[in-house]
Amino acid sequence: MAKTVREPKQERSIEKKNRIIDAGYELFSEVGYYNTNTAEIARRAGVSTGIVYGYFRDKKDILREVTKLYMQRITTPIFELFETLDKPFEPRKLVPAIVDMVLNAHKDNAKIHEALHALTHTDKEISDEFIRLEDELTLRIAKKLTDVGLIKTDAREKVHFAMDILQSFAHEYVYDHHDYIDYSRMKLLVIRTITALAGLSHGDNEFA
Amino acid sequence: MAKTVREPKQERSIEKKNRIIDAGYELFSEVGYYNTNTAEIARRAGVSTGIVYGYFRDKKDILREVTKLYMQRITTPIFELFETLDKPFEPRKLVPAIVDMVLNAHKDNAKIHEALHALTHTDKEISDEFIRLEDELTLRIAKKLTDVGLIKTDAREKVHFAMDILQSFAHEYVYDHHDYIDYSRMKLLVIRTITALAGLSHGDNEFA
Amino acid sequence: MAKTVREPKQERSIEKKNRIIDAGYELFSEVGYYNTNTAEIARRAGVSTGIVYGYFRDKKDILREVTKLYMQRITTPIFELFETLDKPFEPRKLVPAIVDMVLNAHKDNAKIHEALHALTHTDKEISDEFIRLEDELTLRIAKKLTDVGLIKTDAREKVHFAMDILQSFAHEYVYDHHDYIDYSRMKLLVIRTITALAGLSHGDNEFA
Amino acid sequence: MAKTVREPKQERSIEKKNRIIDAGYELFSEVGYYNTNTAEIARRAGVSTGIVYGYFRDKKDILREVTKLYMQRITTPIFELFETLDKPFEPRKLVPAIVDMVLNAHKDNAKIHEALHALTHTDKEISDEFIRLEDELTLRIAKKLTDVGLIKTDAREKVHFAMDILQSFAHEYVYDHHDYIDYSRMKLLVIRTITALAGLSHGDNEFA
DNA sequence: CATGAATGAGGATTCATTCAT
DNA sequence: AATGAATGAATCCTCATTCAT
Repeated sequence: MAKTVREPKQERSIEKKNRIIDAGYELFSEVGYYNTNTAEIARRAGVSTGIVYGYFRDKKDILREVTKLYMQRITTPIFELFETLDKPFEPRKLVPAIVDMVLNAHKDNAKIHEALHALTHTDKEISDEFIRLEDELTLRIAKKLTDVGLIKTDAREKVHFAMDILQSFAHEYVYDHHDYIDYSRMKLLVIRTITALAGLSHGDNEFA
Repeated sequence: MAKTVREPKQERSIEKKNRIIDAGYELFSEVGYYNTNTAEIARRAGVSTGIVYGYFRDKKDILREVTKLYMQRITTPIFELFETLDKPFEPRKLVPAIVDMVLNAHKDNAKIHEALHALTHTDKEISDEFIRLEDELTLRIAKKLTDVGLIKTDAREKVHFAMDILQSFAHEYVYDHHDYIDYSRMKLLVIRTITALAGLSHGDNEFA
Repeated sequence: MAKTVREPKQERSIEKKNRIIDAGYELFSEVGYYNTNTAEIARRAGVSTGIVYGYFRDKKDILREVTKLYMQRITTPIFELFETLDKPFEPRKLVPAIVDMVLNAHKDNAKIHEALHALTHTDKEISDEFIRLEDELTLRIAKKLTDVGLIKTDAREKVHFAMDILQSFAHEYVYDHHDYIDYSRMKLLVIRTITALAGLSHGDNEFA
Repeated sequence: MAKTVREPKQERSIEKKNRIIDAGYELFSEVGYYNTNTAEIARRAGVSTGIVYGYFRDKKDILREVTKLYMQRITTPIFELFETLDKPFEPRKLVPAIVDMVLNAHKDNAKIHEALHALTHTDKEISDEFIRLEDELTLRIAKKLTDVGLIKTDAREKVHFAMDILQSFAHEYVYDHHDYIDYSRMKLLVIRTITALAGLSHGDNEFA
């Protein structure tokens, strides 16, 4: 009676489930969630419409999995980078490296990011998942940078703020909207700003 | 037999058209474009479903008008503020004022902003409109700040960057997601960062 | 937001709603509820599939209305008959008249009765509606027959039992299943049994 | 390439086929034929969905077997009872015994009876099977009661009629719908009526 | 024989858009 | 201009049945 969704164990099944997720990933990227229908996902995955519901509870469930996959693709390289931060290092080299990494990650995943972020507005579940991702990233990076002595105060606020900055710049950068903007110059502003952020201390703040 | 959309001249008609736009504005804010149907818009506007197509080519057309309205609501106060910038002024007072203004504007329009921004991804027209808005704001503000001597180099890049920063912070601030963040402290970081931005000069840049 | 179902006021609309109910009535009669699809109902009613959902919440809602219509068709003639029972009357003439009336009513509505009764098993709503009908019939008839002095004891049990008997005989009679049965003779048994029922009194009962 | 349905010879196979029938029996009882799907039947039977089609031509075929099983369960105790009717006996004791037996049988099988009877309306095959059952019961019982001298005229009509009465009373009794009915009293009416039926003779009939 | 993954036609429902009044 | 009933294509999802293993 209870609706059952296959939890694929066989390699072939896992691969098929992944094909469906990939098809969803692509289509949501290209035309968005609401403009994608399940038949099209099935077609692109090379399976029947029926089997989609063998692996997923409903269309929304595909979205959930696509979101997870995206999260993973975004977080993995960042975490990996920060795992290598043990030795003494120079902030002036680190920040540009990070900026480049995020720009690249964004280049590869910009479209799905947009598509998923769009749902954030109406879909609590996706919104929560995004928050979870930000939380995890912020806390982990803040801890690391505090541990290695790079940031002394307001670590979480700084990290989160830096991530926001990077995020919106990456968006600008990838879509390259405005032709009156010199993006290489803007990139330098970003790098300087983030680098400066680390050094800011409470006492500095004349606005407090 | 070209499809004709009435361009209302009568006052009563204009008011009716506006009521439809307002209803769309509200509903798109509340549940997003895709979860709003035209019948509901008509009902909320207090008109018949049929007449909606007397004033708008299609559902998308309502979205276009809602977007325009939103743009206007956002830009007007900002432009008005910058019209008053003739006299000498202190950056340390100006930036916090601007930040507060943007935060307030965002508070009032956050939902529709999200809803519209969501469509940016799949809808070229909305996306273009957003770009136009950013262009206009950036160029006008950059000119002003250059004219009054506040910014000397890279004015457009700085202004645009500052707007991005403000934008993403406002998003954070309004939705107030993460409980491990002290938003008043983060706000100070934003103010300092933007203030510092004005003073940055080419020569300063050791990363170039 | 709330799903709205038109409550038709216009004559034309009422007629259209009735056409849909009639189409449902016919189709449920012919092939049963589960073997009827909404498109077919719409087609037979001469309307579009969409408008069906303008008048009915869902397919089940059509069933509800069909049930109501059936109830009305069954009860009306019976109630009318019993309204005329004021004058002194002869049971030996009354019972055969009633039997014939029920047989005729059954002949006209046998199929839909079967179709609806079938749903009784899985559908609480229909089941309740049937019970309501039986209750109403039983109580009203029992009261009448007690008032006119025809039944002295256990009126409701007797009436209900007589209705059951008539019901199942009518079913047999209409479908005329078994060729080894002489139905005219069986009809006499039914008449005698029901007639006898009225006269049974408590004291008579040697099995008590 | 005629579709082949295995006629299981192996004990293990027969047992498996029976498990499927039992599962169908239960599920049809609980939620009806149309609300039961083959996957669920297979699951409850502890077999794969595929093998169901090794033993049954289609879903309908399971229904056929379930019907047969039901018929058997109903008829066996009745026939057994009537086999013992050789000695002289008292009708006043026999009828209550039969009534109780039928009530019990109905209690155990009411749900499946309802479920199957429901299909009678649209399904010729099931309908025919029901008729066959009634035929067999009626003729066999009528013969017996004539042989032992209990009924002299219209035996088949009387037996069939009595069965109908019992049937509908059992339905009432088991589902116990109406709270304004005293069912123990109604039961006495049933017993008296059926007992009286035996004695009715042609000549008695003043309505002829 | 057995498995359970896979198929795809079919069905209920929604909704942007049109049209008779 | 205005109404709101009507249209029907499109969409999500189910399930009897088949098939590769």
